[in-house]
Amino acid sequence: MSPTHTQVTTPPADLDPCGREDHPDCGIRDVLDRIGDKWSVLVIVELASGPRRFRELQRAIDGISQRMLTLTVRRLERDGLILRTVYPTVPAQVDYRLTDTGADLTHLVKALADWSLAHRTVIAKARHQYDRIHPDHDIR
Amino acid sequence: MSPTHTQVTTPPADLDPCGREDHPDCGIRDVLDRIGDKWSVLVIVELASGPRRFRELQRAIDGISQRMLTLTVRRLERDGLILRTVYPTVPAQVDYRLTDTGADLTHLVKALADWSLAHRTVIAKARHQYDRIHPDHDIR
DNA sequence: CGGCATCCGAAACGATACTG
DNA sequence: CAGTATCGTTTCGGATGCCG
Repeated sequence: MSPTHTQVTTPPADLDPCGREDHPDCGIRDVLDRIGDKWSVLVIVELASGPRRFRELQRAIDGISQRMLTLTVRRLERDGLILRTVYPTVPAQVDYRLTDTGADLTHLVKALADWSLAHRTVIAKARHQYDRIHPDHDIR
Repeated sequence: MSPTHTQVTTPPADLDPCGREDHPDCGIRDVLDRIGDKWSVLVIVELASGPRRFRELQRAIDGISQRMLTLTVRRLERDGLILRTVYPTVPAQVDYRLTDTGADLTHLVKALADWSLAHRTVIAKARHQYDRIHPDHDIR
């Protein structure tokens, strides 16, 4: 039996969720919210190395709860960034992989991760500096 | 009188907040959390066009409350990504601009914004598709 | 103008228990 | 294994009022 999945066949490209091409902040928000999510980025990075099963993801992404992993992959699937494939075995087996769109996004996400890695020392330093100058702040 | 600001002179680069160079997810988290914040990205994008005053930022970033703008710029300042300059005038005048580190990050953030703009139609389509197939979901 | 302090409802998240 | 459902807690974020 062939696996069940939810891939979109080939959407004809139209439909403007905003209607205003001249307004940059318009649809950006939604997409950025997804990227903005801490877990989404980590899932994407993990899947960049290849397909993963649910538990593999959970083990790889240290600290994520099962609930959050479920929500995260659902949202990414809904956005068409990852593909969820269910194999009708017992027990159930599901794997997740990036779609073409998701793989494309990976480059940017990786660039961000690399930048973070490259600058974390400088940023940590800046934070300590700030905390010394402003001994009592509520930030974070 | 010269303006008061909180710029860090030139921190000698050392200090590893994690201690494990081989663990990619380590310091990444903190930095990504900042980028992950919806408002941070919008502030950075806005400041990429040049220095802005508090009210200018608030007006430019449609929808942000004064509270969140304050918190956002404080955090970005703490991370050394933006520079806050207070001019001792009456009434007070404050401007914000990107530091070198922040300006560097701008390229990546803009790339993300561009990607979002370029793919928002496809993503919106994917979402509608998903919502048709899964009529009742709690996602988002 | 550029904030800060406080209150309060909403949303996010984690832990736990249960299911096909 | 791969979830769903529920609950309690924490955090977020907007509204409001006051201040230098």
